[in-house]
Order: sequence, then structure tokens, then C-alpha cells
Amino acid sequence: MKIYTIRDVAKLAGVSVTTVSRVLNHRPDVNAATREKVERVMAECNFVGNASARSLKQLDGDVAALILRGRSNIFLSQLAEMMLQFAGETGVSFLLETIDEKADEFQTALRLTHEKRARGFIFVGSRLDGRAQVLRGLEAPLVFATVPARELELPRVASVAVDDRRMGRLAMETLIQAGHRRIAVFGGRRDQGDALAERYLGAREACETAGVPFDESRYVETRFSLSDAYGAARAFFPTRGDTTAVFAMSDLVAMGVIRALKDMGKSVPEDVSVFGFDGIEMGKYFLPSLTTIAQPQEEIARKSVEVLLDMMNGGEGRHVTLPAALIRRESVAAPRK
Amino acid sequence: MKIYTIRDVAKLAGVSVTTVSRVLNHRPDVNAATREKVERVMAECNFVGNASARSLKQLDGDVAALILRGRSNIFLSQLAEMMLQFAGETGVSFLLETIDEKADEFQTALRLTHEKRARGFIFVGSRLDGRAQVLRGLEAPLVFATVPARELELPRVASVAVDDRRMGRLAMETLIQAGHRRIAVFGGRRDQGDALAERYLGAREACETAGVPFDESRYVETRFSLSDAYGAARAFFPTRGDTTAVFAMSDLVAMGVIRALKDMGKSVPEDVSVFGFDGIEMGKYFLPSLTTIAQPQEEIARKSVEVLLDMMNGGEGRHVTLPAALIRRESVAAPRK
DNA sequence: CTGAAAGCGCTTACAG
DNA sequence: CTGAAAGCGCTTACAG
Repeated sequence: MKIYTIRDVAKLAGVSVTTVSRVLNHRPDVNAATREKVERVMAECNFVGNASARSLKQLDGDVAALILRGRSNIFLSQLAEMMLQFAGETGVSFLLETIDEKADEFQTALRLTHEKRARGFIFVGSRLDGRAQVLRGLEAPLVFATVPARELELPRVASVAVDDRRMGRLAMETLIQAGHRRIAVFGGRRDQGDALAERYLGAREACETAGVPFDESRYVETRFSLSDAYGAARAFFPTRGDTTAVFAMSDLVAMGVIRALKDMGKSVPEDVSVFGFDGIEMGKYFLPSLTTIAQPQEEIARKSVEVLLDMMNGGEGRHVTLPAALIRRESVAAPRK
Repeated sequence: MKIYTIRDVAKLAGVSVTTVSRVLNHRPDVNAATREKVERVMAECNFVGNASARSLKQLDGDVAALILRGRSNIFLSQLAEMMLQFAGETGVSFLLETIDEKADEFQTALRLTHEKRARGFIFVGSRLDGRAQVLRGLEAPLVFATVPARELELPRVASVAVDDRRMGRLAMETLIQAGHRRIAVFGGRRDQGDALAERYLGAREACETAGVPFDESRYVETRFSLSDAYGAARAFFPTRGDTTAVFAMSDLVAMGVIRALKDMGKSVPEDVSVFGFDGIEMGKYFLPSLTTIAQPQEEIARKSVEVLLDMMNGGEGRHVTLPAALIRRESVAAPRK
């Protein structure tokens, strides 16, 4: 099967490559008859332009990249997919780069700047942990999705996220109001200055306000996967069996914890209440269904793309906070008397 | 931030672009001192080659594409990710193209052949439904992953899948042996000659062999998502309440059905047993955990990549059948007396 | 409305 | 071991 180039088409249509290029790009300045002839030839040859050649020329071409770290977080991968969806409706072409959890997303951005000439980035579920300087090396506009980057007072940096601290507080308040006092928190590392740290801070605030001392030894670090959460819960409960509620910082973690509790002969929410975070679809179907904080996934996706596009057109960086919703379902109840 | 080209590097290092190119591509024929000098300059400039320019020249470059239809099937997206993983270890560069469920994957392949010069394809979870002729238009080697394409006697076509018919039979046999007689099947459209049709045929065979008549009105068509399965089950059970078991052709469907049963006041497996398919991770954590047929995901991924690579090197097409495993967990039990 | 020509950044025979 | 030159397929001023 021959692969036709623009030159082949030009020859077959009896015009110049310039004209074919114009037709290809839907430019108005082509005679209708000429256009039609060229289009017919292109259809006959099954012609499709070579993407490399095009982007080699269009160095100014608007390319943006989505950088997603890790493949295991459903919430984040879905978020990235949605962004791709919204991006498709704009003129800018977006590419999704999924990198390993241990990889450095800023290095990746740097690489894509050169390799693919990316001119704007959205980091999905990134972490800042004090790497603000690295960001200065990146001149392109940057959007952090689901990451609070407010303190980063860099000119071309934006963020789109929920108010994680407030939501962490709300989750904890909900458990306290239900009557719980011995509450465990299953989250990530607390020292990284990311969304998880914010949720932790919010949870602590709720405890202080309510006069319920938060017991540091009930903070459990876990990766956000079913199996890690399961393992962490199996290790935690045998020694802290008096815990009556868990605030899990992701729905996936909540599910792993619930299964572990079940396997240790405890039922949810009767023996232990479990509160999730994110609002993934499965949470509605899981048994028990998850009480959780639902992040406005679609809104985050849409807004992130919108803000990046605006910045690529010279707009200012800004920090958008979107409202999240508390969803009460089955996994949380009052503690046993 | 200046973007350096190979020419800039050449100038800075005091050599020709040819030499820089050689260093870039780790060719052996470069003087050690020269190589070192060039490498130092590249490091200083943060130089990264332009991918478009490279692939424009290397038209013979080995590019293969993974075509995944739909984003909602976790099993298939994970499969694609695994393939990417394995592909990374080979010399061939793979690109993943995720298309809409309603899009035509063969048209997509045709487009990628031109646009990205892809020279080999893996279709993840595709369907043949009588489009064998279209395939002739594609000269590149093709691998169908999780799709039985055995009947397709095309030279450059391969497939990697489990024996869906046998596994469908095994699932049904398991339910019959547990004592069930009124069994519903939740699957896809039966007329499409795909893996699902095979599972259906296998299930029917099991019924015939056991002398249990299969009631066609207990076949429920559903898309493979939690919400569709949920809706289908809510519509089905009120009129067919005597059903004691369900064979769901995907774990996701099984979970949707289980939640629906729960919401209708039935418990699983006490009132109704539910059998899944695929063996996704969540099935282990769901309550009840799913009895299912586990497809060897990693093996399918590895083998698909391996077969494609071999064919791209001139190897023959072949049809690989991999063993699947019956996993007995909580969602299937004997029917109530 | 159309075309000849330059050039995007790279690779690769070819010559030395 | 090294370099000058051609060319991959396209786009885009520029001239007509």
C-alpha cells in the first residue's frame, strides 16, 4: 500500500504542493474547482498528512501537554481523560504523558518542551514538595490540577483544586458529629505540602475545634491502592482495635480498609465507620456505599484546560478553588454504644 | 529559555551536526574525547532532540500503535498500559491511541499508518463483526488482543486471547453444579462474533450438556459499565424474580448487578449468586468478593507485543490461546432450598 | 487565486 | 574518526 505524500497528490491533481497544502488546511484562498479536484484526489489516495512533517514546520504550533503521574489512581486518570476530551474541542493539540510514580514531572515537562515543543502544561495530581525553583526553569504556563499551588507566587502558574483543607475538616467534623472520638486517618506522607497535607491539616483543625484530641499514632501512611490500603489496615487494627472510625483520603483506600475490616470480622459501619475522598463512581456501588467528599471532576478538568489556554494566550496565572460536596451514604454511622 | 537544536550544539562543541547526531544516537564511530565534549555541551544546554524531525527522517523507523476502543473498561485499559510497559523494553516505539467506543478502529489504523507511519497494530478489545474485508486494506501486521480472530485466515493477522467459549462453559457449569437452574446471563450483543458471543455459546453448551434448558428471555444485553449493568438489573429482576444466579460477562457488570440486587432487598450470594469475568483487582475487595474467570492480563499483554514484534520482523501470523483461571470467591453459592 | 523556493531539525549515504 | 550535502514531508512568506 503506497503512502501518498502531498507531492503525489499535487502531481495527480495537476497543481502545486502549495495549493494542496492550502486545501489540506482549509484555507479560504483556493478556487472552488481547484479545491474540489484536490479533495477528490486526496480521497482516492486515502491521503493523510504526515504529522511529523507538519509539526516540524509549525514550531509555533500550539501544543500543550498533560502530565499524569502514576496509573493506579482512577480518579486522576479519569480526570486526565476528561481534560483530553475538553481539549479536543479547542484549537490546541494536547498530548497526554503518563509517567511513573517515581518519575519527576518537571523533568518530563522540560523534556516535552524540547522533544515535542510543548508550550503549556497541566500537572494532574502532582506534588510541589519544595521544588518551586525547578519551576522557574519552565517558562511555559503551568496549571496544577487538584494541587493547591497558591503559595507559589510565580507569574505563569495556576492551580485548579477544591479547598482540601476545608474538605478535610468537613470529613472529620462529620465523623465527630456522628459521635466518633477515636478516629484513624489513612493518608499519604504529611510532609509534602500537597493536597493530602492540606486534608490532614483540616482534619486536625476539626479535632481541635471540637476538643477531641487527635492521636498521632492513629495516622497511617499508605499508598493509594487497594492492596496497600488493605495491608495497612490489616497491620493497624490488631493493635488499635478501639478505633471506631477511619477518614481515608481516597475512596480506593476506603475500600481497601473496608475489605480488611470485613476480613478481620468487623462490619462497616456498625463496628467501624469509613469516610472516603474523591467521589469515584465505584463508591456508589461498593457495599457499603461510601460516604465521601466528591470532587467536581468534570469542572476541574474543564477549568484546568480553560485556564491553561487562557494563559497560553497571554492571560495571567490564577488559583481557582472549586466547591466539593459531602455525599452521605452507607459507610458512616454512629459508633456502637 | 532558548531551545537548542543540534546545530547549536554543534557550533558550541566545535564539531559538525553529523557528529552531534552520531553522539545523540550512541553510534560507536566517534572519538571518545569528541563524544565527551559533545555530551558536555548537550548537558549544559539541556538539549533534547526534536522528535518530529527525527521521525520525519526515519520513515523506516519502527512505530507500532495500540488501539484501545473505549475508556470505561478498566480491564482493557490496564491491558493497554501493560503492553506499553512491555513495549518500552523493545526497540520499537509504541503509541497508544484511545478512541471513542463508536469510532472505527480500522479507520483509525489506516489514519495512523499515514499520519504517524505506524507499521503494526494491536487492537485491544476490538470486534470483528464481519469487517474482515477492511482488514485487507491494512497491510501492516495486526494483533487482536482478547479477541478470537482465528477464523480470519489472513496472512498477517494474529490474535492472543483466552478460550472464551470454554471459559463461558466453565462459568455456567460452575453455577449449574452449585445447583442453579434458573440462570440469567448479562452480556453484550450476541450477534457480533466476538469474545462475548463465544462466552455465550460456551454458556449454552454447558446448559445443553447438563440438560438444563437455557431460557433466552434471561439473556440481558448491557454495556459494560457499572451504571448500565445496574440499570439493566433493576429492570430485569422485578419480572424475573425466580432467577437464582447470574453469569455476568465482566466483573464490572457483576458489581453493578450485585448492587442492584442489594437495593432490591436481595443478598448475594444467599438469594442470588453472581459470577463475573475478567478478574480485575476490585473483584477481590468488593463485598462479596467475586467468583470469576481471571484472564491472564500480563501474559496477554506480553504475548501480544511479542507476536506483533515478531510479525514486524517478517514472522507469521498465529493465534495464541492462553489459559484462564476459575477463581472461587464469595459471590457464588448454592441456591436457597 | 496560484506556484517556486526556502527552511523546520534531524539522519544518512558518501567522500575523505 | 569526521564533515558537507541531500532530503524526509510539510508550511509559509513572497512574488506574480
